[in-house]
Amino acid sequence: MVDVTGNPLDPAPVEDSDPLAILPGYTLRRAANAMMAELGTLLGEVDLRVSEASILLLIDGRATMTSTQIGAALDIRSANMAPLVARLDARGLVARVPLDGKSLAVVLTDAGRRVLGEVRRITQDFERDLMRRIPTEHRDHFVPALNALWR
Amino acid sequence: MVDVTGNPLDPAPVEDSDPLAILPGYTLRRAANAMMAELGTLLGEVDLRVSEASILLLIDGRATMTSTQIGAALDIRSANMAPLVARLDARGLVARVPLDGKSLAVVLTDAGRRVLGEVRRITQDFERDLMRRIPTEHRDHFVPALNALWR
DNA sequence: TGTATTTGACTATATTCGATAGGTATGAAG
DNA sequence: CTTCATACCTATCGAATATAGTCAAATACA
Repeated sequence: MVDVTGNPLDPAPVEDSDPLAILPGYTLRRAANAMMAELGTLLGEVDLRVSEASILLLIDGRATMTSTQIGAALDIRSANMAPLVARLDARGLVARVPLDGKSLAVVLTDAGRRVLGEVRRITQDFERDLMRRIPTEHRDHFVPALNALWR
Repeated sequence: MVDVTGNPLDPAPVEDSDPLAILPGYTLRRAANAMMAELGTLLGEVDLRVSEASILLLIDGRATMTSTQIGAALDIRSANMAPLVARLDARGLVARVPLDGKSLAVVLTDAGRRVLGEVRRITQDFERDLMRRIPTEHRDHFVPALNALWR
């Protein structure tokens, strides 16, 4: 198969056993699946799923973020936010405090802040290891390229 | 928040509304979700899921690939391969031909080859558009960086 | 002001993907 | 021939994501 990307920086031989490995979309999917599986395992240490940990990281230091706003930031539908926040609430990691008769702010509890410390440690180690696996000449291009695909 | 990646090539301002956007793992997840949702929509035209289209692309021109081998190449468990191949078989896109009393080769049928033509058109357009969305200075680094994370 | 519409949180439910556990029959190896 | 590994499959679970729709509160506006 021809290298349709015409990439001059990737002289690595393409194994005939996987002709899909030169496709950007395919490599994106495989890399993301591999990394998220790894992060999921690491976050098992604090019994949190990736989306739950994302919520904790996002609301830290914010007193008035509603589940709708969190969902808008993380691209999670409000219907799917409900059970996520409910679980965090049930574990005492967040509290839902009324902003008015309708809106609820999702805020960290003291226990939530303690767990968030663990989450920060786990994710920072993970992110650092992830970047280290990328060859130095490609490293600085990684986040900008990805951001162009959704930001 | 500080740019912990220390990336000299990304002067883009980080929106305070999403402090996670500087995290490589997070951007990887968001980009992959966005792209796969898009590809999924495009493949709806031929009523195929991404994993099913991957199988068709992989087995083209191969006469003796078993579902186990396909699964090994695409990182799909054999338990999950079974219903995927069964659906492709039921639609007449692939046939399962015995290699011996135990192994079955999954091969394209004529109908499968026709649909594969559509799949190639869809995926090639998709991959091209994906790469075009990445700024030129980052483009050549994209696939090599991703491949370092799982290959 | 009173009515209509929109919004925020939620329930119920369906689909897709990925995983484990297990079952059955064939092929290989001693 | 017996034992073990292999290939395919079913059943089932967990997580993420999707839609449809409920209900009450907030808002818009005639």
